Amino acid sequence: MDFDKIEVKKDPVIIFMGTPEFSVPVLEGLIANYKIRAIVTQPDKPYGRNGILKASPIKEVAIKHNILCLQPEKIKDALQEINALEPDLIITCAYGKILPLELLLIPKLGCINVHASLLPKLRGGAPIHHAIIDGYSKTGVTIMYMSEQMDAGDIISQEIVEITQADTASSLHDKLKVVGRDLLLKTLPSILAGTNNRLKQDESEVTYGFVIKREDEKLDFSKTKREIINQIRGLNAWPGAYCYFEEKIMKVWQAYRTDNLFELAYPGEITAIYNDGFGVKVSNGEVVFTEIQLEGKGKIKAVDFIHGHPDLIGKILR
RNA sequence: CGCGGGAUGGAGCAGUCUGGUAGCUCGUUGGGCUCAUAACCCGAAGGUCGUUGGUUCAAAUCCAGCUCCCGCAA
Repeated sequence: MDFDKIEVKKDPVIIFMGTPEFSVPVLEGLIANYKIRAIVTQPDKPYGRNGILKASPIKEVAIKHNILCLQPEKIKDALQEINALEPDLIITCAYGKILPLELLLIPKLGCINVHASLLPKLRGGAPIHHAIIDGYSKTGVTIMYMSEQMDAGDIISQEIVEITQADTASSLHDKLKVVGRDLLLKTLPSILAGTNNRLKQDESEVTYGFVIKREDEKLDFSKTKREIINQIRGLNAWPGAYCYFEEKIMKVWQAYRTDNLFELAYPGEITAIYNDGFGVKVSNGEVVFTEIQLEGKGKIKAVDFIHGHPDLIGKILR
């Protein structure tokens, strides 16, 4: 009798790598259905105004379920440790760092990733924000093999999610993290059995959604109504689109567009007061800000802001 | 001790520098006008000015400590 053949029934050794809130449902879905041998997440980082160290959401889950949690500063620091666990499969979801080839080669079944876009569209670290900012009408989740190049590996499965006019980055994020969890759980059996699909990405269709930079958050009133609204939606609820009101940062959380033209107004000029906010001139018309936040203050309805600020009309936002 | 802003009736703000009766826009409420109204007119209620202590004849205002909220940075 060849006892080596009996290990077909053995549980696969799975390691999960992730960091932010997005990857939490994915990990919890895995834990509910599989044995997770170890979790790798980013080191605790200073958080808030006092620089107190805070654990990543994924680390919280690891602690809660009493699962081995590694937090290497650099992946290479944990390479030996991971290797020693002899993983069959490594699953990543928004881990936050590019994995070196040495790591990708460790698991027998490879490294797979849960990415929040329909690859090859929106490769990069902020696919959800960019799906809205760049005006996509649909996005989704992709389960894929990892390669050395960021988000460029072969596609295993995808699920489409429509983007509605009411969606913000926040609401889309919440939809996608659930879809990501379900798609992974649906796809995983075929991966473990080695019967999964494997499709090369069409390089001619590639777009990118890189991590949001400060300059991406600044509103430019020479842009169109559509672009401005998408930027505001795409940056809500974090980190928020902003402009300047009398030398102070004004974040804009909610806005809509009108059909008014105000052809003589300057871009950024406050055009009118409405029941639910105030109008602002942009390149091809007017948008109405309905929820804003001033530096040092909390989020408020634009109508409340109006009550405390007479003579708004004609002032210029920059 | 990372940098900075803030706390004033239910909401949003002014007043603080230069100490001397608690103010504005709204909301609430009573009445009026109107065919009618979220519009307009007249009236009313509602605040120990975040908290503790100090200076002063007198503190929202000046000084010190504390609490909470927020922007930036990481």
